[in-house]
Amino acid sequence: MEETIIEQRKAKADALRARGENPYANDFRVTHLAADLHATYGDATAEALEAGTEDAAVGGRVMAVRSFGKVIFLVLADRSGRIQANLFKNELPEDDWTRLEQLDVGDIVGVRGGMMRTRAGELSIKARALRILTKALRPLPEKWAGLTDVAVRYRQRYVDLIANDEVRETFRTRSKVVSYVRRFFEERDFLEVETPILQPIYGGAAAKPFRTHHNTLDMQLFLRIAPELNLKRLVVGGLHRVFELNRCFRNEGISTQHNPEFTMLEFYQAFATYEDLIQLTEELLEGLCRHIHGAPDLVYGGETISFRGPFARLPVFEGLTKYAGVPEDKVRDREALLEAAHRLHIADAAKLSLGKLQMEVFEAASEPHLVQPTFVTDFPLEVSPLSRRKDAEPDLVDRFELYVAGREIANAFSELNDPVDQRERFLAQVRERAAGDEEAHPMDEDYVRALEYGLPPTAGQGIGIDRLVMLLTNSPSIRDVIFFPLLRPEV
RNA sequence: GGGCUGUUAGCUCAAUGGUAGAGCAGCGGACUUUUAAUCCGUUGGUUCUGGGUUCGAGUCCCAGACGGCCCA
Repeated sequence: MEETIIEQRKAKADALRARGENPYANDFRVTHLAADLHATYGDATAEALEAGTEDAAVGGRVMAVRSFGKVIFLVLADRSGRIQANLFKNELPEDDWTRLEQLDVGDIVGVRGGMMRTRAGELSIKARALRILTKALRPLPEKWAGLTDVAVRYRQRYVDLIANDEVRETFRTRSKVVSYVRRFFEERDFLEVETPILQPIYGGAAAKPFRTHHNTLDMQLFLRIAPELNLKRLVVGGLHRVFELNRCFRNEGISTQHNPEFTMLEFYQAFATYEDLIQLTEELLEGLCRHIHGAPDLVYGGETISFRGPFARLPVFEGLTKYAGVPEDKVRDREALLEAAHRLHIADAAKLSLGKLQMEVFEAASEPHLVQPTFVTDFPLEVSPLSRRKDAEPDLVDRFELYVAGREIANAFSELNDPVDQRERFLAQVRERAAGDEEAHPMDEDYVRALEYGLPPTAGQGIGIDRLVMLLTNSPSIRDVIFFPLLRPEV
């Protein structure tokens, strides 16, 4: 059946060719957008418009056709919105009128004419010319139920974007978020940089990488899991404020919160601490929320979330006591933590090192409570191989993660810049790796060498852009904010 | 990895184990102010795939594919 529709539409394209017209012409000049016309003539009366207006030439997709015999109403969609075009048999050249036999919903057309208002009050173009600029061969989804099959929506995002206004709006917001972030950091004298995606040694996060191969050098390469180490090399080099809006790749599962490739913002600021970044983050998120929503709060999944700073803070150990019921004096006690892990149904807890156990218990017990923006602080050193030790408590680090709506949105710390300590931390990671931890950090000798030249005191942060956009667009799945999420191959 | 659940016309969905249907889209026709236009007529099916039970399977059973939700 689909084939016959395509055949029918190909025949219409051929009919256009037989008239000497190219069904894929590219010589129509647009003068106005639909939104321009609504802005200019939205308040004009039918009489005022009838007195005559400037001609408008609009190009767009035909979203609906309502035919009355000698008058036909088209709904056109362009990048700005929609406008109706009215085709009256006695107003159109005969060629243009007969061409309508070849027109279908879904075609791209160019319409030119003055403005009018219908009896029902609809601002419209009174067409004096109509051309078919692109003949669509496939039909659009059903007109009011639209396209709902999520597999088709993700695989054929182009159809999703045509059919679903809110999808276009979500991605428009995504673009606004990225441009706001860029402006925010440029205004603060950060330099936008680009560092390699293909890396001989990966690092900067605890994650499994994608592997690839360079033929000429016959060399194994990894797709980056984070740009962190390269960005800090740049700080060593004297670029004391840098940021990168970067695509990262992690060879892990797919869920409503995870796509194997995702977008992160990382930035580094010399002569700053993680406390400075807490303030910067509050400023960034409150400003961003106001920019997108016009107010410092938003609704996500039915919860109102306020980005009015300062945000709440919760040290990891306090969370263990408050939400996991681990006594205050037992937060470093393996038995007490294992008991809590058991209550929280954490699998294989006995295999975990102390720091990992603390974090697993913390996350399982606390995440559901961290709905309002909350800085979780003071992480165990063991799970933070690149973070600076706390001066007062050397088994903790100067680090925070920002949680919103029960999810990690950002991760930041004062950077470890002692090359001797860093080498030891890498070696500890290498031992973890040998013991079977596939996500442990590999040794990076060149990074240690860079630190030996001197990384100024620095703080750095990563923010998950996809998850941030999910919050700002009230999207339940990361797939709703990524144009082409990874899917199994189509069968 | 486990549990639950879904897959029927191009799209959105129906169909006690008993002749596979509707709306929209398409096609033909009427109609000069519609807004999901309306009215008349009409085409269109490997019911995800492969087995099985049954006189008879879209429906029940088994296996698989592809999705969704929850848990790990």
